[in-house]
Amino acid sequence: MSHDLIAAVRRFNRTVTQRVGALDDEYMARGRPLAQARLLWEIGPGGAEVAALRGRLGLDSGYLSRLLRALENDGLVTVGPADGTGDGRVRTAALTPAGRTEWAELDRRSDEFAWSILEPLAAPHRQRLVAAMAEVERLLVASMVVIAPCPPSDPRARTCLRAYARDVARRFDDGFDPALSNPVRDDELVPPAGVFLLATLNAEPVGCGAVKLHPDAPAEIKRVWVADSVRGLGIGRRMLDELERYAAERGWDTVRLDTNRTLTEAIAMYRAAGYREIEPYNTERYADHWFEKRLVP
Amino acid sequence: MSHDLIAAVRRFNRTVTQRVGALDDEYMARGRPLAQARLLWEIGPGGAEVAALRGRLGLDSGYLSRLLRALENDGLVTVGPADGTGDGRVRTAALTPAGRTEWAELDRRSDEFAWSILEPLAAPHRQRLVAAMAEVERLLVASMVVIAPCPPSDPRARTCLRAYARDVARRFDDGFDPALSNPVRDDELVPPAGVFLLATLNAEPVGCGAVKLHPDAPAEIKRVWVADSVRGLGIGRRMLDELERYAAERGWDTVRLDTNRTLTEAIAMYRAAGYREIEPYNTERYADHWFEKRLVP
DNA sequence: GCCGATACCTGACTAAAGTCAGCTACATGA
DNA sequence: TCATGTAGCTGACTTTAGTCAGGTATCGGC
Repeated sequence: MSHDLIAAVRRFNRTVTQRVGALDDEYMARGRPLAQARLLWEIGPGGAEVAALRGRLGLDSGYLSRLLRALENDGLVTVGPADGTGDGRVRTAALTPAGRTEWAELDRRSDEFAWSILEPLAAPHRQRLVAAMAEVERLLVASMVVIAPCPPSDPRARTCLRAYARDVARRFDDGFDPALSNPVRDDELVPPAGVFLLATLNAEPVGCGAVKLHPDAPAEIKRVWVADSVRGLGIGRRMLDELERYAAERGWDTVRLDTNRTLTEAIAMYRAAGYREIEPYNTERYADHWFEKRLVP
Repeated sequence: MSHDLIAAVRRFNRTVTQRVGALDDEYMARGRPLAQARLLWEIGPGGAEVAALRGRLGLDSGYLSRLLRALENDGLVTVGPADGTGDGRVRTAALTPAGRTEWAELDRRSDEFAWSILEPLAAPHRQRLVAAMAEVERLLVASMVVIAPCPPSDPRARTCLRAYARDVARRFDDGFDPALSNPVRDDELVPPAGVFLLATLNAEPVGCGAVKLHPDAPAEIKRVWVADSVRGLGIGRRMLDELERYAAERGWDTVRLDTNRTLTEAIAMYRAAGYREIEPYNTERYADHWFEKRLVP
């Protein structure tokens, strides 16, 4: 079936990922252990908290500590108490002047390596390469988005819901006042009453959606939102599919939702996903269209 | 100037190359040291000569030997004398039945990983991703082609010249008999009389071109050929540029060449490169068009 | 002011990766 | 046939990467 697609991805992984990746590492390292070079790079001219570095590089706490000591001994980095947080345990790493010089050198070499890829190509081929790279990057990002249940009280869920409110307030003709809209309580989006799904990219929240499982009534989809940074990549559609699946698996055979006339892409997506417009089933202040879909079990 | 191009390449290197590369390695390794897994994979069901493996993987001779011993101890590989070559020193590695099973498992996991990238995407996005990956791959391949002088007696040069003769014999309306064509002796393509340039991709020959530096006459470009596998990527144009540069640096201010009417892409390339058609300057049996270009020093 | 959690650190360890010198057996050309 | 070179192998070694089990200081809640 899609075996030629798979073959293409594998060829890409081998020739591009392996070869370019290895070369990039070589350029980065310049005599120093690669882990140290990466850490130095990640600290950056602005410095960084140790916990953040651990997260970004995915390193063991002890290992990171040792790497920081090594860079300190080389006079490239100083580790001291964090100034921003009131937490005395948190420490930040910052570059010394020598470290900043080294960082700039890494930056320069990274530019040089990128240029060594572009340089042999004629201008039109360069443009095509960069465009294709951007496309691959965007679509790989899309494929790395993970959708999973999350309590609506979670700070990442809160972030999404705030972003949702901000976005619709900007889009709706008459703004958006949550007090005038039909309320949705947290406990309605927690199993078994419903579920809140969070879309994350490298643990950063980039989208959400929820479904209320009304007893003796169709399930109701709410709060579908996707961050600008990953829009146009099918994340909304995946979210919708997951919400429908959740409802279907628990025995509901119909989902419905309401939406505002200004959300034209969303409306197009609902139609494309098999929703058909129905009569109003609620008195939502901001709703202009109501949709329904029969779920196949 | 092209700093946004460079930035795009760097972003690609970071997000795609690093992340996908690391994941691919993880999938490949499955408990075994990565170097062993890669070696096992590279040997393949058909087996491979030890020297070839060393070249492909870029490993130290001693290190490779040790890796082979480890795989042999695990019962996955047997190393024995080569059968093809008459050289008793050369040895080949081959997979045992257990090794073949393991290889198939690696193959399966590689498919699985590729699919894990495609799976979250909707069909149209999958198509776009694969197309963009293919484009990146092709253009990166183009950028990895190296053009350098090479004696025309080198076996790689011979390979190219044979391929050139084969290609034109297929294209020309009345075939191609080297005996009827104006001869080009090897010593005419060796400095200071001229030069032969070879284009290689990972040490494999993929193109060639030559220039004769006639005393008291324009330099003459001959034998420009590019392998099918890398056609359409600007390699021919780069070859032409290099040949012109070679002549210009040695004091020639004009280059010329002859070509056959069936080689339409080549003719288009010459025109695009600033060549203009001139009267015949020789009696080459297979030439229909003659071109000339003034070189700017 | 105490208790359990948290952020970071240290010491002790292992496995993997890679380097280098020297060895043996075979090849090649004078 | 003899010198020189080459393919692959072995032993001895270093560096890098990474893990794990404690430690110490601090925090936040009671």
